[in-house]
Amino acid sequence: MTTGAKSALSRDAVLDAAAGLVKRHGPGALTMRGLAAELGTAVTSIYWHVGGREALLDALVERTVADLGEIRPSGRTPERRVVSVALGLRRRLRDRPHLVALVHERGLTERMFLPAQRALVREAHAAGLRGARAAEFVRAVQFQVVGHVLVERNRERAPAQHPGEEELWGAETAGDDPALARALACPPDTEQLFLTAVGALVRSLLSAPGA
Amino acid sequence: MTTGAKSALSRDAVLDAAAGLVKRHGPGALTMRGLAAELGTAVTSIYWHVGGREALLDALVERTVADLGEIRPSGRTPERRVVSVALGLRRRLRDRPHLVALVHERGLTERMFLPAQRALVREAHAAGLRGARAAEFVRAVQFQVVGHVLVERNRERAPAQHPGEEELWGAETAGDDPALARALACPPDTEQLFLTAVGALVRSLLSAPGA
DNA sequence: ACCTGAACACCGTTCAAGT
DNA sequence: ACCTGAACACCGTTCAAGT
Repeated sequence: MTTGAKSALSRDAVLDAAAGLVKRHGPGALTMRGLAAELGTAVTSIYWHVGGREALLDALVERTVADLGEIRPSGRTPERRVVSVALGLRRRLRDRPHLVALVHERGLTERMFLPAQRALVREAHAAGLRGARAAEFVRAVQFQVVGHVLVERNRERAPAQHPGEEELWGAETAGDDPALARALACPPDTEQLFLTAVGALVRSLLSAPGA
Repeated sequence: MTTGAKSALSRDAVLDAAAGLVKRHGPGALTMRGLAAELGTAVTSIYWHVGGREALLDALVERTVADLGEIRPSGRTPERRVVSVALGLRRRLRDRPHLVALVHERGLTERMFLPAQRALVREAHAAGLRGARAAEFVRAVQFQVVGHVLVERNRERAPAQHPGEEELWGAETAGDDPALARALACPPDTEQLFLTAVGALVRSLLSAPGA
């Protein structure tokens, strides 16, 4: 009833094609004319169904956020459960790098975190945090997770960071710590780094006395 | 000798005007034709001096990174000194929000952290961390700081996060913690949040035994 | 209600031509 | 060596017109 089998153009069909284009070739590849060509219609039909490019991107972003779905914590201690939520969100975001970039560019980065927020509040309560302290905990984890994914995505996209860390840490810069120079000279294991950082943050915030 | 007083177009003059445009009206406002108009020359002159738009952006990004300058730690304990470095970098990045966005979009996010990296290594050593553990510490702080600034900048740019946290936490969603609902319903104090998060991460990583 | 082509005002870039 | 205008191939968007 909604998406006919052959050619009846619909709002959903337009959004599907647009999402496919972005997912495959990035947001830059989403042009009204290219999209129309992909759909086999005139450019102006898109305007009738979803409006201009801004409206199209808004709808795409809305869709992406909705598609993230629920996140169920796993593990026995609050710390483990929070880390599992963080890992789950990270995986979801990494699955749609281009769409996440779109959401970010359009200023809705925070909304990507909403599905995880309720779960996090529960864990904060389970760990004994309440009120403003619990809110601060949730926010800190939120910024940490989303921020990490943004930085991570960025590194993977940039093949050569010209005078990057690689040649900066050419073994003699580090004074007397060759192991450190070696570690900083090659790209980080971002998953391991994510685990370490989130774990450290959560451990610290769940155990600290009132600030 | 470099930038003549009146009209001699030079590479630096072009970059200056471009940086000004981006700083005032964002990267979207940087068009070759608009820039030429601002400079009072033909569009094609820009091509002769700095090349196409990509080359122009590359040069701008290079400039931004170079302008970040050195960061001197202050404070007595390693933890305080690391936090001071993080605060310093955050301030520098927040001073040039549009240019930072440019650097990020062009995949050079990490290079923005290089000026702080050496300082951080010193503090890691001072705190007794060495080798791979010290490198992991530096990386964790780096991702935390840059990521936080990216998320922060994003929130400030988005005026209305439609069904955002505000109405999600309408006091009854939070079970029995009205103070938490109230806290999550209004925008966070990002500076305070930054301090708390970085402090917690650093404390945890500087004190933990070998993983 | 749905779809169309023509037209407008913008882009970045190239190139042959000037001095 | 430096600067120019004309031209090309793209954009997003509007609008009057079709069915």
